[in-house]
Amino acid sequence: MNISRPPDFDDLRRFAILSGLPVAKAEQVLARARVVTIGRGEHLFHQGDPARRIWLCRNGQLKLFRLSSDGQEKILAIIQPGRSFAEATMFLPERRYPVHCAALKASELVAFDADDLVAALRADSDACFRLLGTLSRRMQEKINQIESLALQNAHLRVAHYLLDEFRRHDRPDHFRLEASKKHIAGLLAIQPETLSRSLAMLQSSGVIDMDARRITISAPERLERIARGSDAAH
Amino acid sequence: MNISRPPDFDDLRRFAILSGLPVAKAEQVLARARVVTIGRGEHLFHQGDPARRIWLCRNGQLKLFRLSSDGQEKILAIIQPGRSFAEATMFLPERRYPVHCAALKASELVAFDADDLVAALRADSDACFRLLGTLSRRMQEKINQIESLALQNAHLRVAHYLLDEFRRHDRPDHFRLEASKKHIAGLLAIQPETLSRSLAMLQSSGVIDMDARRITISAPERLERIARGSDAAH
DNA sequence: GTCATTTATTGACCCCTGTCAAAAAGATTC
DNA sequence: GAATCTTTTTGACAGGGGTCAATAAATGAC
Repeated sequence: MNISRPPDFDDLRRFAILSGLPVAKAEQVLARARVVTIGRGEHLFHQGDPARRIWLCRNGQLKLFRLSSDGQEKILAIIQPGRSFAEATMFLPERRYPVHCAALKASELVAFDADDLVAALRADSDACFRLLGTLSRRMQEKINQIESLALQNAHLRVAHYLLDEFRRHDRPDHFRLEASKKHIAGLLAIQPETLSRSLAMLQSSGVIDMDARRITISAPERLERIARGSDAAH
Repeated sequence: MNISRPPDFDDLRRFAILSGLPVAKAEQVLARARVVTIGRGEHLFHQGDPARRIWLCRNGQLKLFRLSSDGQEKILAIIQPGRSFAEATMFLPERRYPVHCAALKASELVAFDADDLVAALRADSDACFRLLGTLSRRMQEKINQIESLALQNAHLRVAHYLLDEFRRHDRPDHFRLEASKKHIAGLLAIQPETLSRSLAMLQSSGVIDMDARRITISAPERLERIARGSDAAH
């Protein structure tokens, strides 16, 4: 991990976490922010660490995850460039990261000081509302994740995941998986073996086509039916 | 469901959602709020309904839940008196309830108008911060729920639940389950039969004692070891 | 209090998915 | 580009926990 100069101002104004702040405030926050680079596989922080910094991923890719006592890993989110994370820790009495964070690819991040951001938000209720919106959206995503873990079996979770990605990419006929299948499995809370079998079934029944990480959705309607549970397909 | 008079002011100031608002603002919000009563088993709202109101449970008990296509129910939270819910819907572009809500007992609620609350928050960054704190805490709870669904088996989830309740009640040797075992099962995402078997095992191994909904924690240290995974006990 | 409905318990059975193993295919590193 | 490490796939197997069924107990309604 390498910590260097304050980040460039122009480059950053457009990010949700700063946009809308008066320029003077934003400059103040940025003056004390730092650019942090981290190599593939390195940990940015561990669960339970004091959370003095709020993060913005500028490029690269990271995972937020928890570990079970026997070393199993559940990925809560895969962080892509442009996404900020750990904002919620600012508002808790005991500021600690609730998850581990490690780099899936070499990454560049901006580290904001938590107290600086709190001070900037104090004076700016627009910024507060934007953050409330961001956290509310993430809350919904967590509710969706809980539903899928509690009410859907492995094949349904896989079908839902593919469908969500398909829609997120604006429904082109093909897209690339955002991470290795091992990590996708960690995100869906299944074993890599189970994901492999599930994808193989979808392929052999003609719903998808697959070439390494490149997924082609051959029959979107069938995938939708499968995700709804109204098509067995296995 | 019965909707009546605006609620009493003095009675409500102490609730987090209003406390801290200037008196004039709070009175304004309350003037347009309503007291709603609902019978056991009735639905307050369904998943997907437009979310025009934010709720405070004054007494009674409710469940927030989702349903699978085959009718299975996953309970996301059991709402006790004093708790507000659905705040996050205020900040989303499409204001809809993300879950179903039904009464476990006959209940009395206060219904705040979402726009009124937003207007009150606009002018009050202290109130914004308190709400950010509330949502952040709930986010952590959701992360914990995801972890337990993804990384813990049924017996571990039961042990963790008992331990959490034990601590929440301030570690007396006994407490009452907050709802029927069927609903606790729905909260833990297991079947009632599995919960029954799990509790029977804990009882027969002397860790707990059980009389209907009354649970006695006979061996707290053993329960902690079981929850940590360092004691098989089955 | 009585009756009807819901909840809780226990047993039998079986399927989904995790585990272990081994080979093949890809990525990284130097 | 060779060597090494990681990821992916496929097979065999087992067990955790779901489902179905029947009974008992408890709760709610009148």
